[in-house]
Amino acid sequence: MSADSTVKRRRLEPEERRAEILAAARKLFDAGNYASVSTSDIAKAAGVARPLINHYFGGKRELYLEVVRQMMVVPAPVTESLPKTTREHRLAISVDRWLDVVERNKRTWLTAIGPEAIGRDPDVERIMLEADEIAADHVLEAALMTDIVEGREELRAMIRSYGSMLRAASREWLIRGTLGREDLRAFLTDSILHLLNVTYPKVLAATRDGRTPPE
Amino acid sequence: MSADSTVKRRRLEPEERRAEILAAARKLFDAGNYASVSTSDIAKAAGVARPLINHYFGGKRELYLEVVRQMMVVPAPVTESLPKTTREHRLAISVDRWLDVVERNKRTWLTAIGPEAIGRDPDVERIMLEADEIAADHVLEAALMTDIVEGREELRAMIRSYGSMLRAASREWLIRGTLGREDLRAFLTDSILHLLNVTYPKVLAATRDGRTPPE
DNA sequence: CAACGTCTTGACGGCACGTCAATAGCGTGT
DNA sequence: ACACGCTATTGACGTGCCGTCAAGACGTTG
Repeated sequence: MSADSTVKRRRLEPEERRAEILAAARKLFDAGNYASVSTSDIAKAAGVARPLINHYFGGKRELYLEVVRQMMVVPAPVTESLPKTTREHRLAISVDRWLDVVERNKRTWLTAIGPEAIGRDPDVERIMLEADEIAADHVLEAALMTDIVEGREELRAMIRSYGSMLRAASREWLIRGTLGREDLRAFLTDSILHLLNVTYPKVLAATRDGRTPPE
Repeated sequence: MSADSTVKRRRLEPEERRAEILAAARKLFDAGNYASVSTSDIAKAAGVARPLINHYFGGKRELYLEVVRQMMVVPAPVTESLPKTTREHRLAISVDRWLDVVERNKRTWLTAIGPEAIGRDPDVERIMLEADEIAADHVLEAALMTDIVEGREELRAMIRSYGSMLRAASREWLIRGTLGREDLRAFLTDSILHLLNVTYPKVLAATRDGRTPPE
């Protein structure tokens, strides 16, 4: 593929070479899991010697993290340039766009989100958390709730949790087929709306009543 | 620990030895991730020679799966012997028990559930899915909805998705502290109730309207 | 007490990863 | 055009981990 048998050695710009290796790694990690892919495989696929991986990425682990990071990029268009209408409408559009994006990039998204990454890996977890954080921001923005201050952290936490449900439900749709697209649309929009409009205030009230109020 | 330096070899019943190794493995996997724990470590901790692991479990992988399987056992008492009252009450009690169980076995549960899963491993995924299935049954039972037939699969899928949100929210509580116990209680009970009472019928209706009716 | 079953182990072979000094592209200056 | 130097690239080495297998030891049985 990338390795040309006629050329013994091609020397190229670090960035370029780095990108080649990364692409090969991404392709391979798409197919198998972390352990099943060896650095030799990656090197072979990229048409380079194995030590180059260490040279450019430090080690197999770092390379993998780079791949995960790249795959976790949250699709931006989901909450971009929404019409200035009601919260309901904006969220419904966002959900719809989400379904579009996921359906279009089905394979990539599934391998990216997977059941999840390498497993109990602090670094991978960090990447996921950062992605969740960004996603939560987008939701708040779509819901016209960016200036919420009371119980902001709690709200964000609940939205992050909702993100887990969204991913799980999307998997149900794409993999198991237990939910249809229309099911998902209704499910996800209704859930996020209820979360923001009803549950959130309710939680706020419950906290005030049952616990010590914040300082 | 388990290894007594005075005894050169102790020979004991397969079951017993198997259990010893499993316990040692569980303890170690609690601390680190799959890759960071070597079979040598486990063997040492169990006070046996490394090949015994292969003898009893086949290999490191199978041993690990056994540990996961054991840790994933869904706490049964959560939905056991609920009073025969309203759905609301029964679910509220279940949620409360869930919080109790999780809080009590905090460390074990966290390592069991991990960041969410183990990582693109078909076998591990299978175990998780089976656990989800059982959990969904429990929820249906607690909600007095065991005899639902219309859109049963869709409902179960939504409940499984809710399970992901529940786990994520529990992590928010135990690890990040962004949600308090009262927050969680209100959040989780309100969400599952809304899901069953409102979202589910709505999804059912949406599917009927927007899609071809089931055969 | 000797013989047997089987639980247990030491030793071997193979594979994957990281390191390092040595090699060879490719631009540069004369 | 040619030699030179920088650095991208690699072959070879060392280490660690896992699975296999035949040999050894423990406890039991006749």
